[in-house]
Amino acid sequence: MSLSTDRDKLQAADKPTLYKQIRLDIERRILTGEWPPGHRIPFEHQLMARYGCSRMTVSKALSELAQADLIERRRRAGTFVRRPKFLSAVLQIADIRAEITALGRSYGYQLIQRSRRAANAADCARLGVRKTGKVIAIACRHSADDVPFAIEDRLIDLDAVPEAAAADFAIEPPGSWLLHHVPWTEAEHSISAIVADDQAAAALDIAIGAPCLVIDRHTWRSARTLTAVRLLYPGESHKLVARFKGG
Amino acid sequence: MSLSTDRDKLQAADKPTLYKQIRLDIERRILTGEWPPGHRIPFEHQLMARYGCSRMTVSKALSELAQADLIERRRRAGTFVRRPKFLSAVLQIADIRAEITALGRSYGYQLIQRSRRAANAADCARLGVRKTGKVIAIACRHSADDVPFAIEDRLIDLDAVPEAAAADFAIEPPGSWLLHHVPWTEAEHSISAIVADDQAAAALDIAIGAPCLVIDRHTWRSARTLTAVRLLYPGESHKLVARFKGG
DNA sequence: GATATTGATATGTCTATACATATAATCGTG
DNA sequence: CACGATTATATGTATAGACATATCAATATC
Repeated sequence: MSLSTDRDKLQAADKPTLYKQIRLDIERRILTGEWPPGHRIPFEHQLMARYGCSRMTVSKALSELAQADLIERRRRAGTFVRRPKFLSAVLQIADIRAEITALGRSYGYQLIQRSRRAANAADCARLGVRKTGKVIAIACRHSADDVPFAIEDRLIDLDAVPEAAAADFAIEPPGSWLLHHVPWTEAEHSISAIVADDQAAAALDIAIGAPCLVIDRHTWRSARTLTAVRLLYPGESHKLVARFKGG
Repeated sequence: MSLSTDRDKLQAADKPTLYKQIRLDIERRILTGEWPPGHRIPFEHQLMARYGCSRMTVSKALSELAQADLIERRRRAGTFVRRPKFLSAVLQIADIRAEITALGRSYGYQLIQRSRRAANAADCARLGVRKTGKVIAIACRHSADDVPFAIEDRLIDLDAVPEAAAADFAIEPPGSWLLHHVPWTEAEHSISAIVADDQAAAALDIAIGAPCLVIDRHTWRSARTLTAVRLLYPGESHKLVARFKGG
């Protein structure tokens, strides 16, 4: 007779593929705490026996888990459950237009100001570059169902994004345009809170002194600054939601 | 004679392994924009010829890129560069103690209140459960170099986390304790801004009406609510930083 | 023309095998 | 005992071949 392995049970369940089941099985054990951080996962040859498959198959499952940072693999030593480093979450800051239309509200956009100029000292500091040529400065407002949703204050480095010179930001918001036309490699967000000054209050149609959520976003392409933007949201009506899903 | 392939050049460069080079090579082309979103990547058999290797090897490279969401693979159709869906970023919200000590400042913790009670309607609403038994409510303050850093208001569902009943939160902050003792599968953060009321102002030693950054975090283990916490930071002194790295 | 049928094709999974490589553990030697 | 050399071992990479499966496209049928 042949040895009974977990493979039979899994296959019988008619779930996807073998390596995926192995992956899910191990994932479950980690997530439920059955295999706590630091626990050594059975060796590949043990998993081969357990699931009745070849080494390549268990290796594929483990490699994916390693890529997802759930486990750590060390030659000769074995494979271990990783200690969850931080409470990290994926913050999806969508393009504002997409965000508003996703809520089923009508999107409105208004260009307040657009200017092209040689970068001054303040611009360079904001872009985090020593010296640059020309920049485009844009101020605009996004609204949802004709209610002000956010105001945007953006600087684009024309040396890094020359195509932006020809772009017309009267109709398409600069964020959407950049997202669809310019490849980027890194972005950093700083999130903070301020109270609205008279100018922000007027633009967002809220009271002076009302709380606002601020997102400062800096975008690079391989160490080259592309754009810096500050988004100001009415603080009590807007929420950023970040959700972490294990696995 | 044998055909000359890119493999020779790559191998000559004495870089890591073949599949990694293929992955990096494709990654570079995507990140630089040489292969823009929507572009169809050469078929596996073409890549086999180009790099002079087997199909499994190029498949491994492509699979990793697919797992990293840089490309999308469709049967029969081929493999395509993904359109960057959203500007998403990994928000690392570290344990507050770790966050403060990482800044080289001394961490201080003060338990303000700890009570155990049967859940009332407000508690249930906050935990997002229909009905529950007992809960622990905690109010505490974190400080850096003896300056108030954040105040925390937390609810723990004792039905889901019975171990918490025995925990002493007088010395160890509840966030650290939970992170190290309770496995979780999902967390959601809502980030917003408010102005400090008299109570918050007193606890944080800031002016009434000063802006505050609010993080509401809800943590689950497979659909079971574990804890809900509200963290209040002085808005102008604290920033949340989220960094996205392509690839 | 609209709708099944069929075939071609690219990716998806899996195997059995081979050799490479990093390193924990052991053994030897001074 | 200290320390370097050796060995065993688990993972890492790569191969050739096989069959599975989803889907696009062309073809046949009503």
